[in-house]
Amino acid sequence: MKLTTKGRYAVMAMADLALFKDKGPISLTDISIRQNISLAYLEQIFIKLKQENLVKSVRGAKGGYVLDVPPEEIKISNIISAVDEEIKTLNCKKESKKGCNNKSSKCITHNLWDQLDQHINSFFEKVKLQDLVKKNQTANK
Amino acid sequence: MKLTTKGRYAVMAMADLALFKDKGPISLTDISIRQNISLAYLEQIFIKLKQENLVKSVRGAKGGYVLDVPPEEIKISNIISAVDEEIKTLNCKKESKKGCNNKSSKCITHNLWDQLDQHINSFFEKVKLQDLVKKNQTANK
DNA sequence: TTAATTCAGACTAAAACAGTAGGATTTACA
DNA sequence: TGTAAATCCTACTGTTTTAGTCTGAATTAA
Repeated sequence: MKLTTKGRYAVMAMADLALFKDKGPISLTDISIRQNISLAYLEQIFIKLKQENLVKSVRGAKGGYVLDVPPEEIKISNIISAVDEEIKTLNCKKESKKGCNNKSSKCITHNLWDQLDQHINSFFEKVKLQDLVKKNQTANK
Repeated sequence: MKLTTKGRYAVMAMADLALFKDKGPISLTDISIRQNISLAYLEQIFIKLKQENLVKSVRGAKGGYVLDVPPEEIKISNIISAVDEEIKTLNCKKESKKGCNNKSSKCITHNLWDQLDQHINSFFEKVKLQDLVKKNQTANK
């Protein structure tokens, strides 16, 4: 799982959408101001979120974005993998091409890294978008 | 926790040292060949491992490196943090400087990232160098 | 018609990553 | 005492990734 600000921005933006989901389409300008993320960068991010069918767009004035899936059904891992393409921490490609097998001691860390990756993934699999916003919901509704 | 090949190389090299710890100082040339890591790069890595007192060096011909701590007492997290300086996934610095508090919805992902970081850290805290090598020990002793 | 908005793609500065390169120093051993 | 094997030390460097910017087109509510 690659963890960059892009992924974090995506989660922030999605949380923002979830928080204001009853107010119709939310413009990226609004999110940009509230979350302090550059508008142009958000645009890039939302193209990908849309491709993964996490959000729907409404074009033109008064347009914006709306969640296409209820927040309790969106896993954080869905959001991050939507914008950050790669889902692997560090792969053992070089070694595996050369025949990374457990017969030699060459790749004794292989399993470790694999396990970590599963750990991180399962962490983000468990957390739903809804989990993030429910704490803030009372304050903003 | 930053996860780069440097950290992985460090773990691999330390595992190699642990595996051959009864054979006196192990030269980086040997490790370089066995683990297929550039010698010059290993040198850099070992400078740091030495600074953290994870290994001892023996200079001169027939010299090399030896573990300075028994492998059952070395956490993987010790190794990685020794070579990869930074121990945080992604920090919320910008926001925290501007006053990232939970009063606003600005930083709702802050906690999430913090939790993840703890998750990763605790993962590498639990695993000891000894855990990695014991599987290979019979084969190489 | 105009302003607000998404859509699209190219471009870019800066940092991180993954090393190289070159030499100095130390020491076992012949 | 000379030499080869090793660590030590510090710069340098090519490539990729990151985190955007920039420009403009298309769409649509008012």
